[in-house]
Amino acid sequence: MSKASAKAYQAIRGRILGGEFAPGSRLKEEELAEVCGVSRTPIRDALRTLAAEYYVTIVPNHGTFVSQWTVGDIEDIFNLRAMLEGYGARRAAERADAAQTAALADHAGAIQEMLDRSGPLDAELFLDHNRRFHQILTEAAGSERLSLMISRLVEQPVLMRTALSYSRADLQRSNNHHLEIVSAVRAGQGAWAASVMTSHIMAAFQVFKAAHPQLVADSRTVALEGE
Amino acid sequence: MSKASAKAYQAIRGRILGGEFAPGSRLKEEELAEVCGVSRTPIRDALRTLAAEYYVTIVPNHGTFVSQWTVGDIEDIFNLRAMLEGYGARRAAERADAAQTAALADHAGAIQEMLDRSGPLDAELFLDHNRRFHQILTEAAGSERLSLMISRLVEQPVLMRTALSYSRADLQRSNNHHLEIVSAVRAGQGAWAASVMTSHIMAAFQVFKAAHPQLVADSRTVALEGE
DNA sequence: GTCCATTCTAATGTATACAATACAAGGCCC
DNA sequence: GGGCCTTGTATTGTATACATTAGAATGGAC
Repeated sequence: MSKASAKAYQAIRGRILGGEFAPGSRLKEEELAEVCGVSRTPIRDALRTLAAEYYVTIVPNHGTFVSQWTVGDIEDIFNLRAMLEGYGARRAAERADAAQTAALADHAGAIQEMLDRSGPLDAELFLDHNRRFHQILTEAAGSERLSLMISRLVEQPVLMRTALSYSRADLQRSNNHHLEIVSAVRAGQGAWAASVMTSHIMAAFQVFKAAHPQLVADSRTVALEGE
Repeated sequence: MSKASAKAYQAIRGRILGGEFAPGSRLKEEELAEVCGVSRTPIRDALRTLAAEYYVTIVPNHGTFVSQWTVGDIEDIFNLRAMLEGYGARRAAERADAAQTAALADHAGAIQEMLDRSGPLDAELFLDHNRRFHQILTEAAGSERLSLMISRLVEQPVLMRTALSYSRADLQRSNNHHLEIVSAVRAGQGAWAASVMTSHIMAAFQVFKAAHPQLVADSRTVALEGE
């Protein structure tokens, strides 16, 4: 995306994530243009992109609204992720090249080193390694469509910073999954990789539920997770 | 989508489906504007939508290109559909209301009547019932995200008119699946519904492969299916 | 007083003019 | 002669002005 469009995209997305733009609220193009310091054209561009990523819903001739999220939606997202990333892991195990396999091992290894050291760990660094591990795996799957579908799901606000609520034991289990996926990829065992990845996402959902007990208790619309 | 945008979308999509715009070819906004009889603004709108549906790929500051399809992509699409529609069928079985269940039965029943009658059957009518059956099932799944993801996949050119190459026996098996899904939904058995749906898509892939033997034989880029 | 039609307004949709970018071709320097 | 820089052109990106639409408010008629 180009300068102004990217700027608008970042600004709007950030405000949705930060809760400044509440779920269900209407986004007026002219106001957004003023806030972002660009004209309506790149604003409309950004809104189309955000709609593709399920952040907003565009009703033709009527307006753009911040998507509303129910508890069911959150479970839905985790289920979809489990399926798609599981499928991606299977494909990756079947076709990853040596460089990709090595990169996966590097990131999992780096996370393990962080866990082995005592003291507090750098959350941002952890998130970065984690993100890149999943990204490389998705790339190795060799499906442009799958990559797009997954990225559109993973970018969802409710999932973004889930890892921050992990306990040390949760993190270790999470990285055990990463390490096991590396083994499965090395062995070229697609079914194994898929199975571990599904466990990986399911476990993440469990941690998420534990960290947000009120979200799974009822079915009302919930606000998006902030920064 | 609004008038001019919709017009542009239909025109461009039609030309991609018809093979007039070949895979990999570059689409210039100004040319499209002239062809569609609208200005560049709705053209850009339509291209963003088509990109969300994987028809085209937009490279920022460089251009828009018709997506290229390899044989692997086609298998990929069927696999993704099998997963997503299977998941949708499971959810639908768990939460479809009486009206939705009845509508499903109606469409499956209508197709069965067509099959029971001798003589040639109305392909368009068949496709319509089939499309609506899947649409209602997806709606009954109650996941906006899932609906969007599936529709973005199903609209893909290579899949659109697959049913036209079905033999009468293939069609009967296909509708047996529909009828069995209705039973599973009536029984509220999600796993059953998911399983049948997966079979349904896999069988469709088999028919597709039989109808296009050269496509599965090698891995070169193939042209999109025309009308 | 209520319902409908009409007008008004505010927002989105569209067109056009202008800016910035990227690629290509040509010339210049080494 | 080859490589690199510069300039030119074609195309996308952005801004603004105008058209169109949908909703709300107001007025009138019954």
